[in-house]
Amino acid sequence: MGLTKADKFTATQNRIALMAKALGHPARIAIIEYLAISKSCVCGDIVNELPLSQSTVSQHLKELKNAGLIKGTIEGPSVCYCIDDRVWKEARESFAGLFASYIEDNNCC
Amino acid sequence: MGLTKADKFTATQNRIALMAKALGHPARIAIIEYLAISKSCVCGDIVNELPLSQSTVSQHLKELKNAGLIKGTIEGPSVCYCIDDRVWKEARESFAGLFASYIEDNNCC
DNA sequence: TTCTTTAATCGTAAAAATGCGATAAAGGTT
DNA sequence: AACCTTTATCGCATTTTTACGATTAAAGAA
Repeated sequence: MGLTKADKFTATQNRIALMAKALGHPARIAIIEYLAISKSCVCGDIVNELPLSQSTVSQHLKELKNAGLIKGTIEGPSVCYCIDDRVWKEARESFAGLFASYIEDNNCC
Repeated sequence: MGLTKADKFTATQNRIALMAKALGHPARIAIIEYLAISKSCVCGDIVNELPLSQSTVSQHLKELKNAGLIKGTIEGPSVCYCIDDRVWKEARESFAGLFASYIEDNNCC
């Protein structure tokens, strides 16, 4: 059906899955890496950085925004995209928690 | 076109995106959480734990296996799924690196 | 006002993801 | 052998994702 049964899982599971999904494309990883390092956050600069068309990059930005990982503020004719501190922290802690939940060499087979 | 241009991105970007994508569904988060905590790793037990059909769970397990995050070993008539220590470590470090690349309060707008 | 720049959205196409029932395959059990 | 259990795969329908060109909308410059 192509429809995820979100209501069958916990809010926490859905939340971390949403953030992971947002990071689940190399273009969006590239965007995040760029925003993390670069001083610039102008949409056009991101478009120039990626090997994809303007409309495609815009869509990727939309998905990252939808997950809350980034936010965009209008700056004259252009838009400035930045990593959202609060959500970024939430994501970091969620993933750290997930990875911490498994103690290595605890395999049963 | 529905086809990710993987060749336009670095191997590292594609790798972390693949792992993130594998974690980008609540059912697969639930599976990982179960494997991380539970002593059992029998496929049937995972199926019973999830609100999805056997075939659907099998598909989710396949995707996690495809990303390398888990591995399955045949045990008589059943299959034992476990988190793959090596890949799990790689994933943890990759995500930690991604999150560490951004210093908070460094927004330019 | 007119033109340019910038970015979002629309429309379209192709491919992948989600989900399930049915079936197949493989290993035990009787 | 016949049967049961367990899990993977197939077939199908639906939805979502990826990607791009074209268009729109908004802001600034001429």
